[in-house]
Amino acid sequence: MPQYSKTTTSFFEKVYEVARLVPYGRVTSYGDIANYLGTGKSARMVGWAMNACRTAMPPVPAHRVVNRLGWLTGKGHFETPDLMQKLLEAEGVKVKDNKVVEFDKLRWQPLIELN
DNA sequence: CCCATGACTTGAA
DNA sequence: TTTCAAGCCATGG
Repeated sequence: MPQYSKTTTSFFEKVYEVARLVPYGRVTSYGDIANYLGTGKSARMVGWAMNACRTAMPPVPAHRVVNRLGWLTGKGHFETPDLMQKLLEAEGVKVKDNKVVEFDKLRWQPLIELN
């Protein structure tokens, strides 16, 4: 295991776990994950976790995580700015102007789906 | 050790 | 309806 601190590992682990549960061709939001973890207002940490997920194993589908409006706010943190969109479109998720088309339908909320 | 910042969200003014 | 501020907490200077 990685050389993360204890608390970090715990929180990040959960974020990764949930992120990996997002079905193929579906997306979720930072807030939804945070909410599922019980910390509805730590969406920022979810984003921070995504930033660290680059080195996470197994890999985390960070491209399926967007903000609550379905915007690809984290695209700039990928290897290339357009990688996120390409990955999504490769799964059949349409992206227009950095926003997920039909986000309301494609949105996958662990709090509800995993009930 | 203290301060600022960030892949966010929500609720109040 | 739009704008502002606060809460989350790890990380870096």
